[in-house]
Amino acid sequence: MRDDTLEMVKNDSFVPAVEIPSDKIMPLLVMAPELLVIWNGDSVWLSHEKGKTACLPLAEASVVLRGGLIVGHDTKDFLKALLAKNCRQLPAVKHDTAQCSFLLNPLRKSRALADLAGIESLDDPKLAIAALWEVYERQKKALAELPGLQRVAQTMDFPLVNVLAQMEFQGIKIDTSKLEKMNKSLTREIAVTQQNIYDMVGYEFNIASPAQLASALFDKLLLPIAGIKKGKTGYSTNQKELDKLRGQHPIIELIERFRELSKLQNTYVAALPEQTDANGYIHTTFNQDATATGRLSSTNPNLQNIPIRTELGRQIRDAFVPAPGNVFVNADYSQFELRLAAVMAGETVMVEDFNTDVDIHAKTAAEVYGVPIDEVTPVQRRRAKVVNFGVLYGMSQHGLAQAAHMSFAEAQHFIDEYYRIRPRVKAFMEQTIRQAHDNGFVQTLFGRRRPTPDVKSSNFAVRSAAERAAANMPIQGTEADLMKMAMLAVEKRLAEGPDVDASRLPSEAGKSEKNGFALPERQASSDSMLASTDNPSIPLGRQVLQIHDSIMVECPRQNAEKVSKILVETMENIYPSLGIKLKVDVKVGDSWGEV
DNA sequence: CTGATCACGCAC
DNA sequence: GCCGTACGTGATCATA
Repeated sequence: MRDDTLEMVKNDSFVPAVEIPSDKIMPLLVMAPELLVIWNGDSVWLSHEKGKTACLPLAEASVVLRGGLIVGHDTKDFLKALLAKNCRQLPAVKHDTAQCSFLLNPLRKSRALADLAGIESLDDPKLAIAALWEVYERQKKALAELPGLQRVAQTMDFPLVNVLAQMEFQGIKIDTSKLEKMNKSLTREIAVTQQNIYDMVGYEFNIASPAQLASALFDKLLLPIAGIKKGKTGYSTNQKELDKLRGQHPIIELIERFRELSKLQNTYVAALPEQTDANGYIHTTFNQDATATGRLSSTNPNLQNIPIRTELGRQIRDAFVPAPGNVFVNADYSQFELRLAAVMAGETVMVEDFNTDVDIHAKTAAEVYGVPIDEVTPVQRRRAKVVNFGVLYGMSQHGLAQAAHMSFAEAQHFIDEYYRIRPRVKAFMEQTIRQAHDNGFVQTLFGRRRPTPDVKSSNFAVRSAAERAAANMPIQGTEADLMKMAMLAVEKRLAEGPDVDASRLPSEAGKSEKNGFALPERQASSDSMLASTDNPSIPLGRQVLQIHDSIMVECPRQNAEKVSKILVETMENIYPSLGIKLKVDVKVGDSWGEV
């Protein structure tokens, strides 16, 4: 695959920028419409003009950049460094070369600045500034050729860096003593379960090893291997296969319990307390250049896959708590992706159903089974729900059959009926796949792109998987676009602070000073001058999490109602010309588990 | 020992 | 062959 044609340029002779004493050009730096930034973890190199650069300590750069515009590579790290230096008014990101590289070519392997510039090493900051100028100007030209992508970059991904930096810096507090209690009780129950398993098998082994477990089940206990899937290493012992063995032997339930408990303990309960800072806060990293669809991802730790489905899992969410005096406000879009599928496909009846708050899964079941909507049975509705999700993922009769526990024939019938009732959805999927073939990429409503080289594969499985991924991307990606727009709009509304609404709501007048949001460590800041002179009004609350269709804000308890209203209003009206109503549910609580 | 890969399971 | 997008864990095996 042509990997680097869009961005890669050979550079045999690169001229380093000339260093100019910062005091000599301070006025130029302060007045510059944009400043290129290289931050090496220690000092900051700024450039207002190609060929020139000045070196400043981080604290001084923080003052120069206050409220300005920056161009850099991986600017989020730099913004977080500024926040750590108590910078109250971050510069805005005008252009980020790492993020832009991702938007232009998400398949590219390395996005290091040196690679983008085609240079061996950028140890010298003066050389790095020169490289940054080079890459910046090249990317500007590339974006100018792609207006849709340019808009995505400039109105979504670049400004979002600022929001993400603040979210990561802010962090979320966890109640470590709660998790430690859970940890102890998990350790005890795991030990008991493990011993029971050993007793049944007759010897001790590593239950976590799929190979050893398969040997215990199929060699020692001689459980039937008929219908059990084989992997590369042997018989599979995953949940789906264990399901088939249920009732054959009491050990199956014990293994499932062992799996559930050890998963929760290893991945969350024991791991999270090890990742807190000195104040008990967890600071995840939100990656904006990791997914093929434009979604964010979360790492170190991943806060986007904290359990919720089982009671034990939900208890882990209860350990995420707001600072004293604060609450969490969580807002999530209802049926976000299905609504987008309906409107993007132009399936007008479905759109109308969503606009009038019809139970879409029940409606789907009613149509497919040909019964009145109020006579739909719970089983019918459940199956229709699986199909509604399956559509988004490009389901086959095979996939549907196993997901909804029905026969191939039933699944095929269901799919046929579904597409007979929703022909525009089918046409939309097919049209998207055709675009993937004809154009080599698919895109969101706003022009974010995903290259689709594998739809040309001669391997049926590879090609089919690529077509399903292509069909899904415009929907999942448009969801990601709208979420980013919502986060930016929410950030703006929260920043208006208590004073704006105080004028609208007389009852709030006089309390404004205390309504502001600040965590203990921020209040403890010794830099009182910055607090008063920088003086962006204190926000009503701070975004702390984004999980694909939801935004969670932490705010002082007295702001909860106002923040709830802001979230619902902003998210529901994020893109009025979309052509379908967006519904947002909001909840206030004293822990993540409560919301 | 470190890194890559697999199997598995968690989220939306 | 068989429904999309992620990330983290432990086991396992290759590599240095």
